[in-house]
Amino acid sequence: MSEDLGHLANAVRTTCQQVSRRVRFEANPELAPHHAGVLFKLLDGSRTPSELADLERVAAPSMTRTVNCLVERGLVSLSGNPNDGRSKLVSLTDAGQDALEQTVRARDDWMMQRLAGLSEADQEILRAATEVLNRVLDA
Amino acid sequence: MSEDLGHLANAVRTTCQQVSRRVRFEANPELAPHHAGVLFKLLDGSRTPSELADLERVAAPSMTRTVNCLVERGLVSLSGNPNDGRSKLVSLTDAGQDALEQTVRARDDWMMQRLAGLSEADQEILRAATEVLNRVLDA
DNA sequence: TATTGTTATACTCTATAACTATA
DNA sequence: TATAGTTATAGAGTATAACAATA
Repeated sequence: MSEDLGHLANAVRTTCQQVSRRVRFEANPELAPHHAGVLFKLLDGSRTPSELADLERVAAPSMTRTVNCLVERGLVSLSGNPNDGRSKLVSLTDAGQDALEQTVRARDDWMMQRLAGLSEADQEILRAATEVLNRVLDA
Repeated sequence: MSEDLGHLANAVRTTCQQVSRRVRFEANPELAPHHAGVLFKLLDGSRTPSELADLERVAAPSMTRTVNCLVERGLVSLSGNPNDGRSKLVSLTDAGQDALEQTVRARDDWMMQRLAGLSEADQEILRAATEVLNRVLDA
């Protein structure tokens, strides 16, 4: 029973890691994962570099570099905070939004190709499983 | 219908990536992922560096470095192939096996803690889903 | 000639420590 | 003083190209 749970934990974990790995290697997105991650965080509004560093769990200097790179590529824009001269705001540009959408689409396309041909029953199992896992992750 | 498949693909992908990410950040294993990956491939027998490079999808020189690092840490050992002087064999040492087990356990423990408390029905859904996904990944 | 593996070199992402500027 | 961000520097992991040894 508890051993069963151990096996299930191992199966879920390794399967999820396999899917992630394959998506990462085979989807060939336009954006590197950590770039896409930052842009994704900006979808629902601008953020300061510190906030982004915390959200992405990287050190502040790493985020400085990432943001500079994204600015050079025109995917985000920087603006100063009028109330606090120390602070900056990173915002998604239209080009950044396009690049993000393209990346998401590339990854989803890869996954969709794998899932095409599954029976309705198998699709329903996956639908239910994502619901369960998301509940588990939020807990 | 096809749009449904798109939504499902997105849900499966993002959920699996979330699980991977959380395991990676929160399980705090002894071994870095790419080191654990190599040791894992050696569990069912010795391999040549080329085989390992292919399996891990990295270039040969990268694997040379990784293997050297693991040798220095005493986690694998190297031996020559008597039949082919060009070739080498990488084998798991006892210390390597211990380190691997500890890493696997840390990751599985994290996952098991999330899964504990799920109903039998939810556990069955996850069991079925891993079976479906593994079938999909192998195709 | 083809193959196995290594060395040389460089790029990317990461981190810590020291610095600048604002507050 | 404390905080936001940058610069300087270094370490880890990856890659390609050129090389050595063996088949």
